[in-house]
Amino acid sequence: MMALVDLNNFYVSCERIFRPSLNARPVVVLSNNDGCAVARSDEAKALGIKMGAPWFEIRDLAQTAGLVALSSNYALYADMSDRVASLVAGFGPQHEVYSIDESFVDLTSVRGDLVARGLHMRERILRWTGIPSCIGMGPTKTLAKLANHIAKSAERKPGSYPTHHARVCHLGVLPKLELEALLALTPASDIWGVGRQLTAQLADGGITNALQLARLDPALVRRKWSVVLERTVLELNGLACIALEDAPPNKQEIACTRSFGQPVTELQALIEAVSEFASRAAIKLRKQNGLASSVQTFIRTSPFRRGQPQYSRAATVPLHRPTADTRQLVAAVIVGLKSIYQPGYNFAKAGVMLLDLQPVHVQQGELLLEDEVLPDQGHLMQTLDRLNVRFGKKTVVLGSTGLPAATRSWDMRQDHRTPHYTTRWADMPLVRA
DNA sequence: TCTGGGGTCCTAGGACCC
DNA sequence: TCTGGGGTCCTAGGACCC
Repeated sequence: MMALVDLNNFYVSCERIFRPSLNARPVVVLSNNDGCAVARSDEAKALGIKMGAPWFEIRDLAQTAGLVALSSNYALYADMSDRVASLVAGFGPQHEVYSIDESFVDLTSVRGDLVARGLHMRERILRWTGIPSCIGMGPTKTLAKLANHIAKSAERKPGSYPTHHARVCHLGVLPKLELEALLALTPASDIWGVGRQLTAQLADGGITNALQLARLDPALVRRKWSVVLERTVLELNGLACIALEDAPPNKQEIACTRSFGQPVTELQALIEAVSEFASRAAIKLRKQNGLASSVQTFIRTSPFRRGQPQYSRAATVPLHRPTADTRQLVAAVIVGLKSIYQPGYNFAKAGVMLLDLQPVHVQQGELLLEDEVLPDQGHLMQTLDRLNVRFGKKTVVLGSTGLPAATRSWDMRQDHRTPHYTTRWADMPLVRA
């Protein structure tokens, strides 16, 4: 039996812990650059604000409906997520942190009343961290996801599902007919793995709810769509196809991409930007003890500025030998950038991807010429990482990322950011007796 | 004026190879 | 008259997830 613990309106819930005045008010958390709404409180959803709504389109609601918008504070969310994950680890013998606000837990060997256990877990997370959550259970990951969806909807949208499923919903103990009734109540688009395109294609074939989807012939689904959707159909029928990954595999690629706070035209500013992105990506790479064999750089104009000339190019640069050395990665990224840069465009976004990753320990040996010396084996980078952990990010950086004190035209906007309450001494909240 | 970031998997066309 | 088959690599794009 699989359980999914999903934290409600997670980013908003994190902000409310430290600013209780936000309770019961419409609140959204904005993406980087204060671009669009990526988290919404129930009250904000009730105002009709859609996931991903651009801030400039909903800004009026701040005046007319008391909407509060906050810039995203990932240091806070990541820390709160870790705290919750450590509690969820006690829920069952094996768990998988699926995203910043979701964990799967394998309850197969757990005896007793799982619903009672789920309610208890939910209560503990709320009491110990202040974050509300819902828990779904079922024989497969897809059904646990569905159960979670039912638990949330039954709590928030009266009439959508029977109220006894609210907050904690266990599909694994229901009689067949009752489960089918719930599937029939669920639009196909609410099923994990069914996005916009598939929803439209399924609807063309008359498939609009989860029960119809579950009753399709898996072989036909594979032929007409893909092995991915076939797995979804099988999982809806209780056949587990997606395993729990309790030790997350290393990344196959590592990306760092950003939209700019304002348009960038000059090569020099782009060099600074991609140098910084490569530096950040390199830190992630060294954290997973990996080496990159090639790097990709891309730059693009804004697809939303239709009137302006559009340009979008990417270049992949292979490395002589796989490396995790920031200097070599930055150098390669700049080579790539120069090969695709064109003056005269308003660039809105750039990014760096580290590709063909491999673990340090399987490094390919090589024949050396007699006077050739192997490059630095990472001691400099280890020291760099340690200094930046101990004395703070950006204590030591590469010069090509631009001087830290300089105003970098490409830096992102963050006009409504809250303090790093839990990860910076100076930002720690004071409690008055 | 103003539209996110980080992933995985899959497909497809063109260049090139034997 | 009549012009193959199998493969890799690169680039680009699209689907899905959170």
